[in-house]
Amino acid sequence: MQKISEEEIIKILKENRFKVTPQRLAICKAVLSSTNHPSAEQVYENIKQKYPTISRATVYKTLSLLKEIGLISELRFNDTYTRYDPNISLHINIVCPVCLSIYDFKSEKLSNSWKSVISDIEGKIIGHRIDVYKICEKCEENSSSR
Amino acid sequence: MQKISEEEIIKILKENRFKVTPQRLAICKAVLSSTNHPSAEQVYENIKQKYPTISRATVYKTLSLLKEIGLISELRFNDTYTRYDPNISLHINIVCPVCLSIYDFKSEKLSNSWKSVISDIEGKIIGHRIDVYKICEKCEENSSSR
DNA sequence: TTATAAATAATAATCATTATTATTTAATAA
DNA sequence: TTATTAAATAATAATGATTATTATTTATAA
Repeated sequence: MQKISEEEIIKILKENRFKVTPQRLAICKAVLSSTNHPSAEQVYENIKQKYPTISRATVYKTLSLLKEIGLISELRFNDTYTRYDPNISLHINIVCPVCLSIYDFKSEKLSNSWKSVISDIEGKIIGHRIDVYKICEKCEENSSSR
Repeated sequence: MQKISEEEIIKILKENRFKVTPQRLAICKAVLSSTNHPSAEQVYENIKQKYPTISRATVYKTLSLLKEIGLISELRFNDTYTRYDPNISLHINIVCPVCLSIYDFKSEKLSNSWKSVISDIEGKIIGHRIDVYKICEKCEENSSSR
């Protein structure tokens, strides 16, 4: 999880002809430095601390913008809001269907075989998503102790 | 894509203490024999031909029931409705982000390496999902011819 | 500094999905 | 076969995350 600097964010925004506003920069920093796959609502609550008048629409639009640029990916699950993942390298999302927590799992084995796997698919691949569903340890404990 | 028979569906429903109604059976047959990852709306339109008074709620509940039993999986994508996939074996969903078509891709290479990949993950895995995003041939043609 | 296109905030609108409820029906047992 | 009953259905309303709209503000480049 290579942390992206404010200067880099500004550079990327300008390269893509987007204006650098304080709100936008704050949203970008928040989501790009996150590791918990936040929802738009969570980003909104976060930003509101510093910018109390921030609008949800601004958060949604900025997240959408980051997706267009390719800096984050949107993950939509069943029975949940959309979650945003700044890790665009090949990885597995380990998802707990009980508490809806997600963490990234970097698999050497997967990385090694993936190129070969997708070489069998014709055409230009523009993205991918790999999820594994597993009840997390905390939720496992909670369910066994009742 | 092993086609499931009506008798088998009835057996499974009864085993799970669900009543076998004509509407329910029709919905099960429709989605379990589908290969195009239909949405609830598409299933609804399909069933309506034979059962004009079918309610969307019935379709949603039946699909949810099939998911609980484990006969289908729900796939939610960005900017789309939930799609339903009766193929619960390990496969890759090849998704076109333009026309939203999906087809299943069975990868021997993936099947061979997957067991080893997930062996590195602790705990009991209850599901998985593997997507590859790629503009389909038809959409590729359409965009190049303008 | 000015012009202007874009961004923001506030608000309303959308629409897939879920909840509610009166009515009907499949399944079970008398 | 009929009666019983819990579950399923159909119709409808409600929900809620996300998107659209618009007046106002602001970053940026000339």
